[in-house]
Amino acid sequence: MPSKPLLPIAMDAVYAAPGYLFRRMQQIAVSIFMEECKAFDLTPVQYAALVAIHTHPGIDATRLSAVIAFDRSTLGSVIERLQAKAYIERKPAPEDKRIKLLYLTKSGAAILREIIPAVERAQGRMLEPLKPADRKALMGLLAQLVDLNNEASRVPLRAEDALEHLGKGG
Amino acid sequence: MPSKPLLPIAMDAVYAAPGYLFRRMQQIAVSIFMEECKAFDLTPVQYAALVAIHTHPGIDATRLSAVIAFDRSTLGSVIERLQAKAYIERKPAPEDKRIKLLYLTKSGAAILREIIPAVERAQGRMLEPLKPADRKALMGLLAQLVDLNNEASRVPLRAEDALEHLGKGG
DNA sequence: CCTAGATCGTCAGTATACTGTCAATCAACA
DNA sequence: TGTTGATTGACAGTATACTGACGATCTAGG
Repeated sequence: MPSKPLLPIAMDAVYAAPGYLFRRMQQIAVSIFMEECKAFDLTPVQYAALVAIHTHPGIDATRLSAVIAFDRSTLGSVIERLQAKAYIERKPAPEDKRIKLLYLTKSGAAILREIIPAVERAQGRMLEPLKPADRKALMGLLAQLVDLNNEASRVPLRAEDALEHLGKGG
Repeated sequence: MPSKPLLPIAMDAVYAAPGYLFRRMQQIAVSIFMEECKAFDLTPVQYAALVAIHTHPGIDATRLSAVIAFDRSTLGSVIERLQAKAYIERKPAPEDKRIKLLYLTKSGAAILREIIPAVERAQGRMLEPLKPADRKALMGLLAQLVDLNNEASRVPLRAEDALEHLGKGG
């Protein structure tokens, strides 16, 4: 065994670091999602986008990016792929020529309906190794931490603010 | 307000889903890391690779990918970038012409030494919004979950197995 | 020795994820 | 009204992250 490390850091420090655990858990979560949903050929992000468009029909890309905490630049290609699969359609906004409104197509609504059980299986599997009480504790702490750290990563609008000018209350 | 959703799913279900929280937390963690370490121009993955090569000098790319739970395909470009920055060097293994051994250069060791305070600041900031007891609880649960879910994502070797044939015990 | 299977690094292809930039468009104000 | 500033979608560029495939190489068995 090495007698003394040259630097006061070793792999143990990496394995126990929050950043490492968050990255690893994300890898595992995506892997489980893809495995459960491989029959549908939808990624986690594409799924989240479909749900958001379903929940907020006529949303535009910028607001969608805020709702699912997703970078606007990346979202363009996600939308393109969903459109290529004919799960969504884009219509120009009559009162603002910059904006294109997003709507679920019939087949988009259909695949969303079909994929939900698989997604729920995946979400369940992610936490399965923990005892039920621990699952709850972990999700509670993580939700809290994400909420309190929300501004730390570049999301131009908070989800609630993003929806202010949308259909609710018009 | 919408009287009744067409599908039994809404954004609340996404926001509370483990997969969404894991992805969001990973985004935040990377963002904080990059902010604290921007003076060094090193990504979290590049940092992890440097630490692993420091801890296991002469490791090869396949074993490195297992040690930091990193896909072998992606690792190629990471190694290339670290080599371009002259932080590591690759030497052909004398007894196996397929393998290239990885070593830290002097400037690689130097930047590792210099970046550690920034990395520790970043790791601290990720958990800062939580109470100390909650930080510990979250890390404990997450470490447990990652360990128990380890096989779920494609990592060809477990870290311990990967190091079996390395320098330890020679 | 020689072939079958395994392993190594690499590559192509796809999909996030970020920064920064741009033209088109809109809103607000002098 | 005309100009400034902000917003929108799009793009280029970089960096993970995965699947699947490939030639080169090593190892084991006959």
